[in-house]
Amino acid sequence: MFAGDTLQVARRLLGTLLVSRRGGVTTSGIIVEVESYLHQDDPASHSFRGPTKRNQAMFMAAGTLYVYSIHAKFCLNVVTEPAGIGAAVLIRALQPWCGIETMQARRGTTNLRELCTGPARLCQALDIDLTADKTDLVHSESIYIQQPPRVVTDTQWQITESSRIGISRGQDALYRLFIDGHTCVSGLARSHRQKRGWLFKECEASGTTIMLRFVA
DNA sequence: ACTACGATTACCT
DNA sequence: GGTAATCGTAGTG
Repeated sequence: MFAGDTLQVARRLLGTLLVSRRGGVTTSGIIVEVESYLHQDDPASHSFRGPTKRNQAMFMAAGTLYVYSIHAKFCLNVVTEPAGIGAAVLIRALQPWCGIETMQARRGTTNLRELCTGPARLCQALDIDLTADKTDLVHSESIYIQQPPRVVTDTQWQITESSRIGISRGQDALYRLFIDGHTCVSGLARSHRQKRGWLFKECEASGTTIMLRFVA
C-alpha cells in the first residue's frame, strides 16, 4: 500500500479513509487532496538536505507517519519508498466522515467544509500532533488508513494535478493531486491557482469507481 | 543562546 | 485582496 513510487502511492491514497481513534472516539475522513514530496531533485522536500532531528520519520519504513509543526500547527505525511530514501505524501484535505461532532468541537466550528480542508485543519480535527510522529500506520490501532466505506452511490471521479501550495522552490512540479470538483479540496480551487499563475492540468479519468458521497 | 523562517490559518478591508 | 499570529526547527555565533 505505502511502499514504492511516491507519485503512485499518492494517487492510491486519494479516496481512502484516514482514521483516528483517541480515547474511544473515532474520527475519520476520505482523502481528497495530497501532495508528494520526493527526495532526489525535489528542493521543496524536507528531506532534500538529508536527515535532521525533525525529518527522521521520512527516512523510516513506508507507512510511517511523518508529523511536523509549522506556524504553531501540525501537518501529517505518509512515508513512501524503501527506508532511507526520504519521501512522503502530505495529506492536505479530507471529506469528513465519522465523528463529525467531535471534529466540530476540536475545530471550533460547525462548518463542514472548514473541518478538514487544509493540512493543519485536518490534524486538529483528528487530534494529531507531534506525539503521532513515527507512528506505524500499518500496525497502529489509533491512526490508520483503510479502504473507503460502501455508500449510497457509485461516483466516478477524476484526479487533477497541480503545483504544490505554499512552497518557494520546486513550484514547477505537478505533485499536488486532488479529486476534481470536490468541495473539500483546499486552496480556493481554480481562482487561486490562476491568480498565482500556478501550473495545473486536467487528467484522464482514473477509471476507478469508488463509493463516495460528496458533501453538498 | 539567538534569530529567522515556514509543506498555515484566521481574520481584516 | 492582504497580513498578523504563533512556535518548533535549523542555522549561526
